[in-house]
Amino acid sequence: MLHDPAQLDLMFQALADPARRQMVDRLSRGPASVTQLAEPLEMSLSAVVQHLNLLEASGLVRTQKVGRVRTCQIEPKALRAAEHWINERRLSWERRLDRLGDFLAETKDEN
Amino acid sequence: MLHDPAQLDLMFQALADPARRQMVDRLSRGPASVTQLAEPLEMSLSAVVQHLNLLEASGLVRTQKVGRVRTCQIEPKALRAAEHWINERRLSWERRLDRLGDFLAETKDEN
DNA sequence: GCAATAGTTAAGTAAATGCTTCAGTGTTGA
DNA sequence: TCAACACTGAAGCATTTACTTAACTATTGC
Repeated sequence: MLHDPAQLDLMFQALADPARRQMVDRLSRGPASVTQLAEPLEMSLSAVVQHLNLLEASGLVRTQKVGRVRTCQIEPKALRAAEHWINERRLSWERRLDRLGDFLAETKDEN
Repeated sequence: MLHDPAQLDLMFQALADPARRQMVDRLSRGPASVTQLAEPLEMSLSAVVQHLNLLEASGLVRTQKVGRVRTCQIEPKALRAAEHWINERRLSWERRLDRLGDFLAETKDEN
């Protein structure tokens, strides 16, 4: 389910917004309530909740409500999926470059 | 310049669109012209050029024009920057979890 | 030279996004 | 019990985004 293209879509979409990345950054240092998440952001609490809902839908953040406070934490598996997508493409490219280098070295030897 | 927050912003923004990720995916297998990039995509060439310009502005793709064809290739450094941002946040979270685990194990020992 | 090719640019448009405000709901602590 | 607290949801609005079409420029091959 982590390599589901639709889920990957939601993840990259979620990471595209600076405010949401700031929220992820904050959460990478430990869990936080919605109000705590909102504190450094210059927008209404309502806006933060909307961002948070997107982050949760993308799978990047998990939340649970106890009493009246919603506690949020990062879901590292989801982060790893996004990381993995990028990593695979980069490696694919770099391997190609290596093979090209080898080829050029060989043809040079043959002269 | 790769950790410039504005550049990171452009990169994640660029990766947010499925068509652009498809283009990156294609390029990870080797260079391509604009027409080749457009071929599997169900949209006008014009739309592809607009996506490509965004990818180039983000630093993820580099292009050079020879005669009338623009050849595109991936810039692995930029991909690595995006990868790195995610990786740092994930590791930060996982280290925190580890410390928490250690703490719980210790306090258990003390009983 | 000239038609086909490869890409570029501008203008317009429909839908999506990122907010805001405001009016709620449920929870807690004194 | 009741005011403060921590959200939640809906409606509205300005901006941005992802296209389209159409008109254009610059190369190339015959």
